[in-house]
Formats: sequence, structure tokens, C-alpha cells
Amino acid sequence: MRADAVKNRARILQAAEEVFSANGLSAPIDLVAEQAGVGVGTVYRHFPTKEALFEAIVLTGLQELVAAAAAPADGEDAGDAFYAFIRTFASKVSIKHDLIDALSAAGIDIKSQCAMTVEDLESGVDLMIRRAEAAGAVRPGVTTQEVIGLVVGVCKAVDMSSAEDASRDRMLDIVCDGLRVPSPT
Amino acid sequence: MRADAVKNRARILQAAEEVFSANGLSAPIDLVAEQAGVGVGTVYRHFPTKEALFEAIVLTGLQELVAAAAAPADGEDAGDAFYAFIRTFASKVSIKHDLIDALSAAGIDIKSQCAMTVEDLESGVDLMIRRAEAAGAVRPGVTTQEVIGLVVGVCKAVDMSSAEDASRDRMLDIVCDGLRVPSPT
DNA sequence: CACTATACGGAACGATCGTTCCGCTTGTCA
DNA sequence: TGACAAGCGGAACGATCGTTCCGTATAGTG
Repeated sequence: MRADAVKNRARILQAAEEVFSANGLSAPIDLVAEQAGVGVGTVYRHFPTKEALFEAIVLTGLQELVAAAAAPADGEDAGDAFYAFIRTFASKVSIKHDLIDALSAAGIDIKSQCAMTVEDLESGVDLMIRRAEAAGAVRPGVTTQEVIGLVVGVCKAVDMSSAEDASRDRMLDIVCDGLRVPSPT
Repeated sequence: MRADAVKNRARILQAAEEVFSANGLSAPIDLVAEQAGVGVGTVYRHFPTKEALFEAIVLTGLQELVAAAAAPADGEDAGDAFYAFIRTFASKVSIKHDLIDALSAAGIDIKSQCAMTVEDLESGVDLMIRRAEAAGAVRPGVTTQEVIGLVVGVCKAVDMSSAEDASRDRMLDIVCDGLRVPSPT
């Protein structure tokens, strides 16, 4: 692979991340090419389809989340780790707006590579939930899909109503408090 | 207005509701025309733009929600009324998928007529929250945007991950429990 | 320095979709 | 029933966007 090709690939990836975050996943490829300072043909040389480019971007975002889910490590209280992860999760999703759509559609049309990473994320989150559950910090019976759905839902709502981060944090407080208490039925 | 014109207008409205609910707001007008059994020109004769058609549909949905918010009426406990409304709200939003997008975008690009109805909805919800708050059934300081955001967020998450209604109900349980307790800070 | 495979740029193509236009059909009323 | 206005159907237009193609430029090599 030629030196300029390597450089261009990196610039395209970064440009795509910026453009998709700012304008959503439906932003035209031409915009990505312009932002990267290359021609459209060059974008398609590196990523044969728009979806491939999209996947490349989303994949790194997902991997960061997987790392965050696996990070809690040594000695930290299972409940604290879980609720801290929810905050990390939400802030990462809020920064990378394109992740919202990707996670919203989890299970529908995610492609090969992404599917594996989504599974990694789900199993990581599941482990955290089970530990927190065992520690009595989370109501019993909560599923991974519910937690991810709640966090993504809040982020999506904040994103689309152009509310501030403070509003998102208050919504997360409410969700977290709801997760803590046992169902009062 | 000619008799067949009246009939066609009604058929277009119903077809549009079905098509937009099934395929999202970005469904082509041609599909609406086909479903209604008329030509595209006829659709545009009745609704000069796609957005006008969209507004006509969404408006009725919003009005139903406003009615539901105003319904609690006599003697019912303020907290019960509020939490019952959340359920009603969510089920209406889930049935009319197009409402999700409309409510998600509340405050961004809603047009004249809709804006008024959205305001009606917000003030209705706000009243319920204040009453429930006074009755000690809701944590103090919750805003209307937060409540609407949480409910819409849950519906959106359920909608996009093609989860079942049971999942939505469990998420709503969590949210409602979170709204009930005072913030434990 | 010359030569070639690699990579680039961007015009052009085809598909999709909102919207317009006009010739034809059909209610309505005398 | 006849004639006119109101309404209809659907082909066609223009804009947008993903994708392809090919003539040109350039990095790497001897």
C-alpha cells in the first residue's frame, strides 16, 4: 500500500466520523470527500460502499464501549461500576451521534463485523448487570436489552430535541434510580 | 367541494396514516397514492406538499394525546393519573410510529399548527406533573421535557430494536419507579 | 532518470423521490 | 341531457445521492 494511500485512508476515516456525527448517517459521501480533501473516487477506493465506511466508523465506537464495559477491574463495587458505566456509555453515545442510530438498530441490520462487536458489548454489559444484581444494587431480572434501550433512548431523545447535557444527566438519574429499587409491585 | 373529492381526501388521509406508520415518515408519496387507490396528482391536489400531509396526520395523533392528558378529571389520585397517562402516552406513540419522529423533533422544525398542539400537550403534561408532585408521587423538579423525553426515548428504543411490548412495559416500569423516588443524593 | 503499478479526481450514470403539468374524466346543475 | 367546472391520473421534470469509470498524476523501484 502506497504511503499517500495510507494517509488518505486515515483522513477519510476522520472526516467521515466528523461529518456523520454532525449531519447524521445520511450525510452525502461527497461531503466526506470534501472534508477529507480528496475526490469521491478515492473514498470509494478505500471503502467500496457507504455502508462499509459507516461500519468502519461505528466499529471503533463500539470497541471503545466494549473496552469501557470490561474496564471496571479490581476491587470496585459492582454497583458503582455498573452505574459509572452507564454514564460513560451515555457520554460516548452522545458525542458520537452516529452510534445512536447504530445501537438503535442493533439486531436489525448490523453487518458481520459489527454484529460480533455488538455481541461483545452485550455480554460485557450483561456481566456487569449480573454482578451488580448479585450485590443488590440493581433490581432483579433486568435484561441487557432493557438497559441499553433505556440509555440509548435517553440519548436519542436528548439528541433530537437539542436539549442540553444537563437534561440528559437528569434523565439518567431517573433511569438509574429506577434500576436501583426493587419493583414495588 | 365535489362528493368524490371528499371521499378521496378521507381515503388519502387513512392511507397516509397506514403507510407512514408502517414505513416511517420517509415513505414515498407514490406509495400513499397507491394505497389510497388514487394518482399522485390527486394527493397533491389535497395536500400541496408532503409536509402538509404529514402535519395533517400527526396533528390528529397529537390531539388525541392532548385529550388523554386533559382526561384525568374528577377525584382520581394525581399520582395514579400521571402514571396512567404515561402508559397511555407510550401505547399511543407505539401504535402510531410516525408520532415518534414528530415528538422526537419537538421544538426543532414543527410547523405552525403542530406547534400550538405541541404546546397544548406540554402544558397538559406539565399540569399533571405539578399535581403529582404536590401529592408526593413524583420527585420534585422533574420537567415536562424530561418526562416526554424519557417516554419517547423508550418507545423509540423499543421501536428500532424491534423488541416486544413486554420489554417496553418493563422499561416504563423502571422509568416510573425512577420518577417516584426522591433523588438519593 | 525512466518506467510501471498504484492511486487519484471528478465528471457522468442510474435510481429514487418530491413536485408539476396537462389532457381526460366525471360530478353537478339547469 | 348537455355543457362546464371541478377533479383526476400519471407521465415527466429536477434535485439529490450512491456508485462507476477512465484519463491523469505520482510513489516506488532499478
